[in-house]
Amino acid sequence: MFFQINSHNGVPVYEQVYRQVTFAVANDSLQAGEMLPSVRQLARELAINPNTVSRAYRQLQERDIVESIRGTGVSIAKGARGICRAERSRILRQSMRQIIEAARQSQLQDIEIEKLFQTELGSRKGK
Amino acid sequence: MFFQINSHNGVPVYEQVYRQVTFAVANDSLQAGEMLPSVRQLARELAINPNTVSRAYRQLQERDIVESIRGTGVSIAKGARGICRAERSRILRQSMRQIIEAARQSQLQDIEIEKLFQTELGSRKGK
Amino acid sequence: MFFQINSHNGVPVYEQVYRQVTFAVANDSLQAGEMLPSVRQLARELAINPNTVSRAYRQLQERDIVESIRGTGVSIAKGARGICRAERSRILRQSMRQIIEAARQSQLQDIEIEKLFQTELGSRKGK
Amino acid sequence: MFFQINSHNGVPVYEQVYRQVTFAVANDSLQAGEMLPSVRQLARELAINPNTVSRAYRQLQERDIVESIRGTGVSIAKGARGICRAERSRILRQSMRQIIEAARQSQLQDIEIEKLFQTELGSRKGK
DNA sequence: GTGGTCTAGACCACG
DNA sequence: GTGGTCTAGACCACC
Repeated sequence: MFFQINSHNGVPVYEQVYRQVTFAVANDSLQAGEMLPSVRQLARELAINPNTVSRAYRQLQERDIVESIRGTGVSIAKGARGICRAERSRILRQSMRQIIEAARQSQLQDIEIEKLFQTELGSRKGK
Repeated sequence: MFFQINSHNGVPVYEQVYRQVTFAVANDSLQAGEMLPSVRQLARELAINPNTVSRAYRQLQERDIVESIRGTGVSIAKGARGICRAERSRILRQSMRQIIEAARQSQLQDIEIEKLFQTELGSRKGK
Repeated sequence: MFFQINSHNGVPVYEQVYRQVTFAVANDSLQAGEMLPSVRQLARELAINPNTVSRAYRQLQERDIVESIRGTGVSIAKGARGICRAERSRILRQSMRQIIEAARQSQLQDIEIEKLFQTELGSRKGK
Repeated sequence: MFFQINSHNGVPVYEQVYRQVTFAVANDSLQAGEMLPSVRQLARELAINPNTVSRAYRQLQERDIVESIRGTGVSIAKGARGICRAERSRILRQSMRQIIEAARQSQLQDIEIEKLFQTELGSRKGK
């Protein structure tokens, strides 16, 4: 799997797994019907606890992105692409909104906010 | 006080207090020598726990933004303005960086990230 | 075979096979001496794992509902009809009991439980 | 708390907690704004693991039945009553539907199903 | 004190 | 082999 976990960015690990699956489906990197790696295998690959993977998978299932069958495995559900695109949008919007709101709460003007954002975005372009 | 607390934006309450003082000083809305409200009074006004205010004040004091004088209260320190401007910059940069990193981890292109950000910034202009 | 498997109704697949054989015998749709399809064939027909069919057959055998003769196949045992009628009764009672208990644990009155049940039973009459 | 756990009825423990809170709200036994017992306290009372309570509370929160604030506790959310009534209905209907479907899959007539259900319901009336 | 996350390890049911 | 549940215990952030 092409996932990577960053333990120090404040986003819970299970949420990182959740998002990466979601985004991969939104991207068409994962297609409906495909199997996800087993809980244990993905846990091994990412060097995290199986329970953590399990939690991510459960969250995917609750949102109908994934279908999980005991004894068989976990596969991408039929309508997943649409759901994942909506999810991706929701997640990103929410992040953006939070940061903007926090900046505004501190009396910053929108122009200043935008400038800061672009500076930060640009400063890593080389990486 | 002209502060406002939002319990649902993910930023810890003590951090919101901390930031709002810091930004007010950076803004010159609060000037060196001015007194902050007492812990209890501010807690009452904002309807939050005094411990939370206390923690914010402690953090302000640790960074030499305020001075607390026993029996008198808490006042903005002399060199606060410079410190606060640096702090403001640091805080905002860090927020921006986090959000950008999360978006990139999800395979988004910078252009898409920027577009999303601007959409979100613009969508609230009327408010 | 006239069986059908529903992967999404909570009843394990092997149990569905087990029950359908049992109920067919109780019904006289299957008679003593008749052969059941081979494990592999039934698995193919129902598009399920042979292990699953095997498990169902084993359970049928343990309760003397079928006899398996090496090299020949699996047939309905002599005394099966009586056993199956008792089994059918046991299974259904148990299902009913479970659901009633769960509803009662949630503080529902028996009258409410009955009404719900009948509504649900009636609502599918047309189908 | 007036909850009770039954480890042997097939319903996961966290789900039992979830349901009992939901049903209590639907009943008006718990009202919007009320605090639930803390995770640790309820775990102690029910003699289960705090993680299990936590999972139930998380599920309540995901469905907007409960609001949980770090460091403060968990309280019944504003619109909870309506949600809980819908949830209660959903849960019960689903149980009923499952059992009816299973019975029908086994070639039972609706009249027989109903008779069985009523027998089972009546047989415990005295308890 | 509160809730949230994560780990480790056990046990179960299912295919 | 698979996923699901539960326990025990640790650590963190917050109030």
